[in-house]
Amino acid sequence: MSRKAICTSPEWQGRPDCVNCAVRKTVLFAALDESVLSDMLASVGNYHYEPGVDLCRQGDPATALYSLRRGVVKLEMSDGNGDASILRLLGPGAVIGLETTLGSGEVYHCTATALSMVDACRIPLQAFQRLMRDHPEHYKVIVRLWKSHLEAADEALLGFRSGELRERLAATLNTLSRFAGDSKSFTLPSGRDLSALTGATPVAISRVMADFKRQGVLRETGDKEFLLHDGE
Amino acid sequence: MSRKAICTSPEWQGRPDCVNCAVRKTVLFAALDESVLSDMLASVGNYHYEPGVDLCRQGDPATALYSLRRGVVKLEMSDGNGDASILRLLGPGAVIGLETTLGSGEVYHCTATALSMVDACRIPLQAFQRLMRDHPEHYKVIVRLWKSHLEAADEALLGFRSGELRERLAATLNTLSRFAGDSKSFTLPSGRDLSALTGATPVAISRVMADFKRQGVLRETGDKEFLLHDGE
DNA sequence: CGAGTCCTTGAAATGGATCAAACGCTGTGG
DNA sequence: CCACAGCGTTTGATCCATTTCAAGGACTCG
Repeated sequence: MSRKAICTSPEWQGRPDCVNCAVRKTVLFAALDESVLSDMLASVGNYHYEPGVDLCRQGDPATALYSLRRGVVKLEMSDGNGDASILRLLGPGAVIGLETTLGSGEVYHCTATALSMVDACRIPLQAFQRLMRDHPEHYKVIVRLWKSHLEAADEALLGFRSGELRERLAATLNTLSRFAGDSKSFTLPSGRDLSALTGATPVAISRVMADFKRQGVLRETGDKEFLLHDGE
Repeated sequence: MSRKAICTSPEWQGRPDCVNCAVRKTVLFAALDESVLSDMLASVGNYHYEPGVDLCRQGDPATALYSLRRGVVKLEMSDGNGDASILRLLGPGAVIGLETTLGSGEVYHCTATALSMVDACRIPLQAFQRLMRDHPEHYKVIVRLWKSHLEAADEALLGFRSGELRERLAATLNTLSRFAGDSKSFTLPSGRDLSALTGATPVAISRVMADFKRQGVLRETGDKEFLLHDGE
């Protein structure tokens, strides 16, 4: 399911791709001196999640934050009945499970599932609480995380839920490409996921995607990896 | 445009409908002693806004928070081109202009416009900053405000942008009814606004609304005031 | 191999868009 | 005070994107 990587060791902060790590980028820990930092990091673990694995589930007690380093995660909300909608996609730099920042007794209000291979750091509630107890002046960093989530929500509404299906799917592929690594190639979500994201039928999506491939907008580069060849 | 009401005076906190005021309800000030409170309140003004008046505009520097006491406000975002989408509706209890909580130098990232007669308290940036400087332990209250905005965003996506137009409009009327006072009657937004909110054409909206009226789901109670007669 | 699931493709039905015209409104100027 | 322009709503007719229904094909898994 998920395996612990070397990120837990003190060498963690020296790893080259830490530049992309939200934990540092958001300056959550940037202002802390080294001793506090390594103390903090002792309880932070780095994990890999296979596609389809849940990072957290709607309704479960919020016991950890996840800082996304690589990969794409869908935020899904069950509407009580059988089916669920995807509220938005999150990529590198996002922090998942913000309910945790409100303290104990909170629950996740949607389910976060890996869509591709995901590399994320798990920050336990206790570690977070300790940090905020010792350095409450960092609250603005937390607020900024919420703000960025809200922006993602607005972008999802504007991009994935407005206009014709072609545009909505194009927007989806664009953000997937944006979230991808340097190669810009990404694993295509299932028809069902694209359906839950854009609000269209899997059938309709299949047709438009076939069209994209025929037009050369979308090219398969290998094992379910695709590349967006934006001629626009 | 807007007029100042008696809320600025010290008697403000004694007004009966303060129970509904988000400023107190969200416990922003609840933990403060009376002296600090009245000091704070000195710079907080209560205003009324006519339908169509903007509380704040996209791109303008964020210099104040607005705590909505009564009425409905649309949050609108211009997509660069001519037309704008309504991201969501906000009702009593909501706090508008949260960018202000991030400090000076921030700008509002959407335009907030009154859809009905609006009663709101304006909390200047300085007053807020003073409060947070003296009582940084209240940061959780701020985070909760962001959380509730995010929930409104998710609800908008699920309710106003998913399913068939009938459902979307029904959801819209439902939240308008929920935001209304005890009488539950509300001023119906213009066709254009309903269009910008649901993503449908004014023409299509007109048809469905006519249907709602024919079926008796929606009844006109007076001067552009309507009442939802939910038979479902 | 058979069952299940998902993607694909076809044909028919439909919700909503689009085009277009008529009908109120409100404000303006003669 | 009336005429008229401007704007939003209503309503009808047509068109098209997407849904729905249905069947075939590719894949995984027990």
